[in-house]
Amino acid sequence: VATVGAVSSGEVDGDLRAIGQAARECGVSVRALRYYQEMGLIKPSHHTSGGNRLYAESDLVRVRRIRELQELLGFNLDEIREILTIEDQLTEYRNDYRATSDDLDRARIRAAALAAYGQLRADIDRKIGRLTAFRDEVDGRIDRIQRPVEVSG
Amino acid sequence: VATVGAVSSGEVDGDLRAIGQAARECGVSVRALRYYQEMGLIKPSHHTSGGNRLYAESDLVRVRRIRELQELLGFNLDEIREILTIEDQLTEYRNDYRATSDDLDRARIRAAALAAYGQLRADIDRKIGRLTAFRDEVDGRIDRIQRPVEVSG
DNA sequence: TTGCTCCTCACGTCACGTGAGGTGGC
DNA sequence: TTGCTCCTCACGTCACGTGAGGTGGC
Repeated sequence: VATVGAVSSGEVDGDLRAIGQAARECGVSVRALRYYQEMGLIKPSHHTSGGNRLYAESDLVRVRRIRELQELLGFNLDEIREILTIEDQLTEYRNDYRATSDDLDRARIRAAALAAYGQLRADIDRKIGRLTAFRDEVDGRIDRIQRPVEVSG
Repeated sequence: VATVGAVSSGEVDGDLRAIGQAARECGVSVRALRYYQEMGLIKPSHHTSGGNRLYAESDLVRVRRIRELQELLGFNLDEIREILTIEDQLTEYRNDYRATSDDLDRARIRAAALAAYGQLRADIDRKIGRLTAFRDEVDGRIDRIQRPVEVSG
């Protein structure tokens, strides 16, 4: 856990961790973190003068989000990047809401975010429905094993 | 749809279909069906004298099961094969319940099936829980977009 | 004969896993 | 100095995608 000597590049963030610790905290591999960066999904907000990656808490949140979309909904990294891009634009226009971008831009970003989240919600509901049906089927199979000899008639 | 000229290898089954039709009915690719066979997960119960694969309804059920385990729970093909093997032993000992295998074998098979299905149920519940939490979070985000300007205090 | 589907190689791809060889701070 | 973690290639792997070149029944 390094707090000093970090070459910043954005936010002012306390406790940073190297890639190994970051990977453990997110439940992913070191290789995966590097790969997500290579694919343009994340960029550790800090690094040492020697070139070691340093992850802030906000970076970990982003990584966990990537895994959520990947594991729970089966999106590939291109699809995940699209969603993250929309979310990034949303937080960007929120964080400097008195800045350059005009109202038309904002309306467009909000519409895109609403569309994306609507799609996401539908995907989640579909998956929950399928899983619930699958669970019922498994329950039925368990019942049939515990009550093995069936006599028809 | 071929019904005649099929070289059987097991059950007596009406309406068989070639691999293209089978793939469409299961929502998978032709390549995937061949790959599952190569990996030992399925074996089309019939084929033509020319060597074309012919799939019965029971084959399609098996393929859909493979996809269920793969898409909904994220199992790899090795894990899926293990589950299918247990299920196969279960249906086998049910179909000839007066035959060779003794009671000890049956007890062991039933225990294995119960353990596997218990695991499966736990996995499904965990996934439903995570998806439900994710849905709630998305709902919160949608709310925040629709009620954009927040004043704290 | 033309068109469609089927077949078997076999190489490409996505999301990493896994060493190979080398550097850097307690 | 030793140990641990970090770095960048770069090749391997799993679950297929995608032609290449050829065969077979309406």
